[in-house]
Amino acid sequence: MPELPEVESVRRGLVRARLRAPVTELWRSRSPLRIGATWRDERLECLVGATPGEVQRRGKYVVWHFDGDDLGLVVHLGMSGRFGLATPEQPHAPHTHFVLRFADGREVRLVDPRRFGGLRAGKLDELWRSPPLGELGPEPLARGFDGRALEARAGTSARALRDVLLDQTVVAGIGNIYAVEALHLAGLHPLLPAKRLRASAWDRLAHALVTVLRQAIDNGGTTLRDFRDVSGHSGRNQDELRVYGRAGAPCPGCGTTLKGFVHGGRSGVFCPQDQRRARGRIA
DNA sequence: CAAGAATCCTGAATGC
DNA sequence: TGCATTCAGGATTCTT
Repeated sequence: MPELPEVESVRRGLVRARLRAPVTELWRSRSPLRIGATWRDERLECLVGATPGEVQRRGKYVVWHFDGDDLGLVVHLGMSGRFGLATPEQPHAPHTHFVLRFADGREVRLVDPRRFGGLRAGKLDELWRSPPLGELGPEPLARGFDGRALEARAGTSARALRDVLLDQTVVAGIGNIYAVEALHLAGLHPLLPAKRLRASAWDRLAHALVTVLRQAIDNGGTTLRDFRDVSGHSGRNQDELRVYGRAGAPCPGCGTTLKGFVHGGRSGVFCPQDQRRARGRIA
């Protein structure tokens, strides 16, 4: 499930591909990738004839520039989306939903079995202003991101910390894996109401997020099942996860048995010793 | 307004 | 072995 580090790996793969030839053809499958108002007016056809340029990332979204800063393609990989390079004579892999063919004879293909991904294209400035990009919270790896940035957006919320971290308007790019990992690193209970945290705990949490995200990017992302980069390679960060998916195993910090939980229909893990509820208020 | 639940989807994993 | 059931997960929409 691509979160910020996995999307960053994909972005870097697209940059490495150095695609500079104009789009000659665009192909879409019959089945739409995402239902909902945000993705309905996709206007993908505007990319035909456009020249690809810079590839950026915002949260979990790839933001691909076309014709300089004029047009853009915004891609969310959902749960199972993969970008890959191919040539026209290669048959489409199953669940291929979107293909851009370029004048140099290469193709970029998007495969997404579960179809939770989404595509949108149009004027780049409009894309940045409107949902989903326009409503995203701060970029955790950008300069200036800190505990105060988190507290400003969630400091009065009664919601559980883990849920707050998954809210893309609070901070962009965090999914369940890195939320769970960061909360453990920060020593904070995942179900502690956000408004109970004091400033020093928000600082710890922000710092922990940056740490787990940076490490995951260095490791090429986390592949639990589906994730592959543009070259088809798996990530290596799954071997470095300290608590995610390890309920019942000993805590890597203190040896206490890690405890699993389900909240809001989403599973998680924490250490009952290192992540006591009181720690958000004390330390 | 806020928060939780339902929804979309398919392959992998589990149960019998 | 094979079939049926369960689950996972992000963002959006619906309900309370």
